[in-house]
Amino acid sequence: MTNFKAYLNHISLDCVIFGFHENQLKVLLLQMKYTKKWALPGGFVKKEESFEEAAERVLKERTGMDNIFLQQFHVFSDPKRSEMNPAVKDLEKSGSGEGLDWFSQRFISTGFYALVDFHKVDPAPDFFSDKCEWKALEEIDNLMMDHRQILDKALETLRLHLTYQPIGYNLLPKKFTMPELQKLYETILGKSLDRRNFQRKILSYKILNKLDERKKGGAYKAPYLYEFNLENYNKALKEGFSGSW
Amino acid sequence: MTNFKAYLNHISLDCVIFGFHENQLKVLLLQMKYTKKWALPGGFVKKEESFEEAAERVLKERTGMDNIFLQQFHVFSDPKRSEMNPAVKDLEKSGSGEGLDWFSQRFISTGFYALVDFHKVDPAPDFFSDKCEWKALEEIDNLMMDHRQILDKALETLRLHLTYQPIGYNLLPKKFTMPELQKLYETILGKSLDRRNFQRKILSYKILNKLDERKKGGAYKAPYLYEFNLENYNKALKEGFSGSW
DNA sequence: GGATAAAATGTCACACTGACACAATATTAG
DNA sequence: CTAATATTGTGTCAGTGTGACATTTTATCC
Repeated sequence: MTNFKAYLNHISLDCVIFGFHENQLKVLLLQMKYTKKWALPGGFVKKEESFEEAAERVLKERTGMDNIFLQQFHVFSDPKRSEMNPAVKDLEKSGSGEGLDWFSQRFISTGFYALVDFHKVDPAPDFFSDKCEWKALEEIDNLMMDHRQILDKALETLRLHLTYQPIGYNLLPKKFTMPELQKLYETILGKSLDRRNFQRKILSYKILNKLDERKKGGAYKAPYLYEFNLENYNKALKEGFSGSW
Repeated sequence: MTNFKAYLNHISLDCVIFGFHENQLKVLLLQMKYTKKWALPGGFVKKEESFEEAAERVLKERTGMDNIFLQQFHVFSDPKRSEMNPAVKDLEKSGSGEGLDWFSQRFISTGFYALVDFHKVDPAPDFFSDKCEWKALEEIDNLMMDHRQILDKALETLRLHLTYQPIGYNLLPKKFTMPELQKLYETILGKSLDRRNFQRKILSYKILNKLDERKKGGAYKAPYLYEFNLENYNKALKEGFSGSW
């Protein structure tokens, strides 16, 4: 309690930004300039910000978007996490930081996941990276530090939330088809679902409005379009789906 | 990124320690020396510790116990949280810290909840407090800073976990009765459940072993004793209860 | 030792679930 | 242009889980 330095930490956050495109769940990643490793968009928290505000700022910078659905899910605080991977050295090489003293401090990161409409995102690299791209889950490899672990935890949390919350409004365009919504659920859950049972169940939640339009131009029979019933959707977000007790 | 001080934060954690006693859910609280406000047991994170290790240390100090069931649930990072309540001044009065400079920094706290066997705890106050006591949920009042908010979030999380995880092994003695287990669920959920349906459901999870003993000495008909089937209990902890998809 | 209060067990109707069949329809291929 | 095709819309049925409630059993109470 007596020494300042003992409590000096680098407080950062990392965002797992999920988007849905071409029937695939994708994550927005940055490629680092020197090592070419991939990283989750993140940044340091300023002293006058809450973590949530900082996450909004990071998201705005990387995607150009405001008002994104954001959810804090875990703090990664292993004192060795910055050593776990030579990637910290990249930062050093890249000219940021103040030399060894800066890097000898520990790095603490809070994980957020974000759900966004793929088409509305305008990906922008940051100072340390030369690419900012969407990657489908299976394509993701060669992540820096413990970012694989952070990503996995985000997915795990998202799956869990799926069981008691509606999801989709932030990931899909305004109008969408039942097969699209199902595919979204399937990719998040990592398993396939029965088409007819899925429809019955999701409709029973009353969070969808069936439209009179059909989605033409696709292959074979044209599916109906749906939109979310925001009133019920938001109610469900707050109250959650039943829960088994 | 250029200024050290800009990234100086006080990294702490607060523990919501739940125990179950006399059919009530209780929380272990400290009473502060000067303001007499109540506080969750907490502490600063040392530089060489993960948050989990720091939480274990805090729990050991306050309860005398090791190997406690611990779960990180939220980070409280509002820059104003230390100002929100004059309680920070208490710390100042109490002689800790290095004066204004120290208190002008922000306080970030990660919330953990812990589940413990009430009878195994030996409550010990810390340097800033003169009491360390169990309080039933309804008795809790006059908490310092944002500790009420932290407590509420812990409860909310615990309730959620109840729907997809077994709970009880850490809160109840080795042998317990069905009415005791039900009362635990009822207090966590804050509502009463049908006795017969509860039993049917909890048994269907296969996490209990029915013993041949009965709990004598109570009032009227003696209930059977149960113990947890650790093998199935741990399996359920990992895999979770079904989930609706 | 009978009254009492709680525990153990059982029943029944209904909702939900998983597995699967068949009809309808827009596109595609010849 | 027409038939084949892949996909969507709708429906059924049996098995399981759920909520509501009645009856029997049993250790204490008086």
